[in-house]
Amino acid sequence: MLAAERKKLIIEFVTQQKMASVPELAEKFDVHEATIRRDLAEIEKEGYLRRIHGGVVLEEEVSFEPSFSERSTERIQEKREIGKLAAAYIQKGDNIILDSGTTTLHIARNITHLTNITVITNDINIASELRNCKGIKVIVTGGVLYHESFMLNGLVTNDMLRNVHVHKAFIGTPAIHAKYGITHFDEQLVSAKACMIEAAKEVIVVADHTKIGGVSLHTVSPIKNIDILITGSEVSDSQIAKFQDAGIEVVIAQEKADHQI
Amino acid sequence: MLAAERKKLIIEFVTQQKMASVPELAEKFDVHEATIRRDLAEIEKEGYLRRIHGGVVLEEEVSFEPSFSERSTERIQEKREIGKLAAAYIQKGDNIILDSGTTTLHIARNITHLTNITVITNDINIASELRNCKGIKVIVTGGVLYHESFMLNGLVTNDMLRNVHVHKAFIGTPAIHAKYGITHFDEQLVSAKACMIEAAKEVIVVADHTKIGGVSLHTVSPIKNIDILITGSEVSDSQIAKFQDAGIEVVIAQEKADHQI
DNA sequence: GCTTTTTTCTCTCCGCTGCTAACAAGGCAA
DNA sequence: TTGCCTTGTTAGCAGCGGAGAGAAAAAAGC
Repeated sequence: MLAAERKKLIIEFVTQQKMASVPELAEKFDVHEATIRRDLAEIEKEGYLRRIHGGVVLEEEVSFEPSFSERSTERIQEKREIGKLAAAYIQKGDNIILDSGTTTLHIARNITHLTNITVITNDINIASELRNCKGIKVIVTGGVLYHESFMLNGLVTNDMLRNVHVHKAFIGTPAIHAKYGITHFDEQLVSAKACMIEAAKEVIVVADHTKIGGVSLHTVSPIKNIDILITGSEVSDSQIAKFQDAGIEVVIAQEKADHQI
Repeated sequence: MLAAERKKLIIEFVTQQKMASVPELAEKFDVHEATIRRDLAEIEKEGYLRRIHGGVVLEEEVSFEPSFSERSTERIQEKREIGKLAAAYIQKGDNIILDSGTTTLHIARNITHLTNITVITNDINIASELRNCKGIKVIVTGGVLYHESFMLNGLVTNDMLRNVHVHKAFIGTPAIHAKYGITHFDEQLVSAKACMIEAAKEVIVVADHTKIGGVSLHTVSPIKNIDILITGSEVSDSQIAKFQDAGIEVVIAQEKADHQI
């Protein structure tokens, strides 16, 4: 392997992983640690990464401190599995909408290797996650940024969403009910989600099992607009049956035992 | 096989593979390594490929070369000081535009404590930086996300920018000249920057000293549209004078002595 | 708080590979 | 044949990667 090639791969690797240790990189590329240190010194000089004691980190690591809220949230494993499963529904050539949210973020993380995909999203964290993917065109809706989150909303968002048409929309929601459909506690977010659903041929709702059967104040969409519901394995059989009776394909993501950190 | 034919094939091959080693090419074309080296020397002279130790790589696209140097740790301190100084021009009640870039990012980092501010930006990294600031309303322009960066661009971006009016716009640029104004190497980015300048009552350009006096292919804005130029202390006095003669207020950010490496 | 221990970094040396340059050998046309 | 061009060969030099020793930083113990 050429030195330049290795340097390039190190930058790519650390960009994805946010950080890496010297021994880790030495083992990965099968070279001496001293060589990695020399590489890192050069890379830092060029300004791509920042050196720390014992390893190297992404320069802009601070601003996208991954998932402030995600870490504090329970059910990470469930969401990860849902995201992985949902990503399998996306294929080469698709134009998709990814709604803002942690579950949809996990979908994004599972499609980084795909090519010829266009992703429309109102979540700048999702956009950031996909920004280095050569095969993916990312379109951000624009709009007002919600405090403490990565979500964009407002008239700009809705205008933009009204003018697009996609194959699939992946929608997150705090409440979905077999009779009352998708509902939301925040009135302001209703129209953006409704626009997303309107813009897609196929609507796929992703929600962990605690959201199933819930009802909130404002209606986002009746149940008939939804094609597929992807959720976790802890959802009750009776709930599954209700959604199936409503004509929805229910898909269950199995949690794996070997959960790594 | 003729030498010219082999050279052509080498260029084709490396263009596809991004890089190649000398032994690899020697085996592929069944000639001596020395022959390959001679070919590569000529090819490099002609400017098609770039030679590295042990092989050859694709010449990096010229258009992204600046981002390479832009991130250079050399000027981080300078950019930080420029950002700090520029932030002092922003006051309570202002509506501002922050262009995409590392210098403008530093402006954002210095206004997190302000209140009653509206920030319009096409940089999702800047948006993310400000997302927890209670006193700041962040509006993201929307658009297509540039690969390997945090910048949004395209028709959506321009449309959005054409419909807003702000007190101040902070513009980053790879080249600003006292006679030729702001110019840019990437044609696609011209209209977004022009729209930003158009939308603002007061235009403030932030650029480290290496950008001063530079000229690129495409014109973004004539010099008369610019009100203030904020740059680093290493800029030459003659350059400062030229800009002042053009009616621009030039502000110099002093680097602190305690520059860490 | 301070010292001790461990880890990591930096620096130097040395072998290996690749580079440059000069020269030799073979092919081709005048 | 002579002159010229291309390719292979060789030798000395430069740059890269591995190993080890001392220095510096972080972690652990008092």
